[in-house]
Amino acid sequence: MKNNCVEGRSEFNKLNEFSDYLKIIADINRLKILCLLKKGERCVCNINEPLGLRQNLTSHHLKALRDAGLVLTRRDGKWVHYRINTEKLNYLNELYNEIISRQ
Amino acid sequence: MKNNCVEGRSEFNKLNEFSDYLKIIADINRLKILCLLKKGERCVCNINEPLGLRQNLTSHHLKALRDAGLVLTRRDGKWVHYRINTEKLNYLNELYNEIISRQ
DNA sequence: GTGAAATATCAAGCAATATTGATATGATAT
DNA sequence: ATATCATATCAATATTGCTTGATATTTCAC
Repeated sequence: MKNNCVEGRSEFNKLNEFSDYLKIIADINRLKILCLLKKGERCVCNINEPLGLRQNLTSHHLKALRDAGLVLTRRDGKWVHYRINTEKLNYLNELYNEIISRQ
Repeated sequence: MKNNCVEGRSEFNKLNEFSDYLKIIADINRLKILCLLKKGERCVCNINEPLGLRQNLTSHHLKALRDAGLVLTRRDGKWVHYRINTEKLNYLNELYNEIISRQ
């Protein structure tokens, strides 16, 4: 396996996985949501209200974050609480270092 | 100035700057270009050829990277050599840590 | 100068994605 | 069971940005 970005199946997959991750967090609203969640678990209405986003738009972005595995959910009666998926984020941070930061 | 992601002019600007950066590097072709350039300076034809990209498309993405300040150029006769702007990238890596990685 | 090579620019087409408005689902309280 | 609150889904529109083809610019060799 070549250790560069052009050849090698494994590197190719990593780059695409990383690209998908970046596309998810590049959106300014999703970035704001992630920042809120970094402070702790929150229900949807405690996300859209401070950010000034419509409920359905917030729900839509949360779905994108959830589909990407970046957040986890927990239902509590009428409320659904969202939180950062720390393990996944740690893995993707490592990918960031590997692809962008190092050297 | 509040130290969170919702309020505070400075935090707002940082998030937008960070979002713009992520949008630039999220594109798979620009990501591949950055990976090539991490190995050292390259002229345009030594970028599009290994990546299998058309010349004008490569040029277009290089312009995006240059406009974002992520790469620097040096003309050498008919050739234009591109290289990573290390200072800028270091700054943005720090921003990544600040906004995403830490805690 | 003329021609050729390397790179850049531009406009048009197209695809992906964000946003909106309306509506549906799921849970609780009465 | 009905009403209400919290959240999710869907279809339509709007927007953004990638890609392409054609053409322009810059530099060098002759």
